[in-house]
Amino acid sequence: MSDTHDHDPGEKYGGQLHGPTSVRMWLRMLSCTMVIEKRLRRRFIDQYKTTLPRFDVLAALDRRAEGMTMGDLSQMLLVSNGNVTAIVRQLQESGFVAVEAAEHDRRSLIATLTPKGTTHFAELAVAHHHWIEEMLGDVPEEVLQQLFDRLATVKTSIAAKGTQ
Amino acid sequence: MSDTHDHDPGEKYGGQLHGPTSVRMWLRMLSCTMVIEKRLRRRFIDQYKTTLPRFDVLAALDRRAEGMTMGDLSQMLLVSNGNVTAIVRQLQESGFVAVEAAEHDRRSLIATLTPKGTTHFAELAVAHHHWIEEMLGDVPEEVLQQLFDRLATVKTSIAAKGTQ
DNA sequence: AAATTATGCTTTAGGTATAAAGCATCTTGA
DNA sequence: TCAAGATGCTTTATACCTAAAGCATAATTT
Repeated sequence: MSDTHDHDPGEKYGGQLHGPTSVRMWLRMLSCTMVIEKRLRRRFIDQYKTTLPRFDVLAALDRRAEGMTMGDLSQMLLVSNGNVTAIVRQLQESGFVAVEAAEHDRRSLIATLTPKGTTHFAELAVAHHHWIEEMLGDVPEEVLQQLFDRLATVKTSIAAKGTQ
Repeated sequence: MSDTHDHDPGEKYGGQLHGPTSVRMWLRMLSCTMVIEKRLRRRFIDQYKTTLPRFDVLAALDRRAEGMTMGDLSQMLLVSNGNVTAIVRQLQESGFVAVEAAEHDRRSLIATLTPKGTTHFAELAVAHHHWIEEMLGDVPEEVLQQLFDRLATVKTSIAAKGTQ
């Protein structure tokens, strides 16, 4: 039996009511993101025997028919190089991804989707969209759009603060 | 040298422009959350030799002077029981948390903050707030408040969709 | 009250993440 | 040209997280 909880936890640290708006907003956003992400992971495993990181790699490659280097994937997905190595190897073993040395630089490896990988990703992407639309189904389109717009400000702010 | 990236990645899957608003909003929210969370983890390690999960436990206990059972912590923090066991043991070894058997049910263990733990958490909390306020410093108060309000709708929607 | 089931927690095995070191290749500059 | 450093990736050690099994204690059923 499962040992992990997946119900509404309230905000982490418990429905925080005090403190600056930035902190309250962060805790609420974190809470929402964690719940959604956990459900997505669960469904990927249960229904497709795959993982969110593998899906992320497939999605990145699907957008670039010409392929991507391991480093490109690492940067785009915000995971370590070593991690990309492992995920791509799995996808390669499953026949979803092909890897070949770059012509211009023999250190680089370029990963591309195989036809099988493209088909597989298409199926996953449909399910992924469906799950998200279902979870956010009660949020009015207008609110989603406002969130999307305001999150752009957040994105800009954290980008401006550099990596440190 | 570090091997992990921490700069603006654009949205995951690369600045998605198409698809339903719910999916676009989710990808943007996920991206923002991941960047902020990674930075927080990094700073906790670098500046305080601690981790976000340990901070989360301390924060939960700080709000409840009477203490919490391991199960309560697991539910509130959305992590497995086994994980709580490990984190609490670490905090116990550091002298920040005390654990004793519950009177009413000898299976239960109740964790409480020690005075040392309370002091330690206070220091961490100040830094934590400071980091968040800094990262979100360019987001106007008004936008933060709007995000906070609209995220309540998201929270409600995902809660309504149950755990499945 | 005994047997069964449920609950609270820990342990274990396995997957996944990072950081740091290592290897190969490329680039730079004297 | 060739030494020194930078770059792309992999490997290794370590940490953390989950699921599932296991153990002890409570609650329930008969």
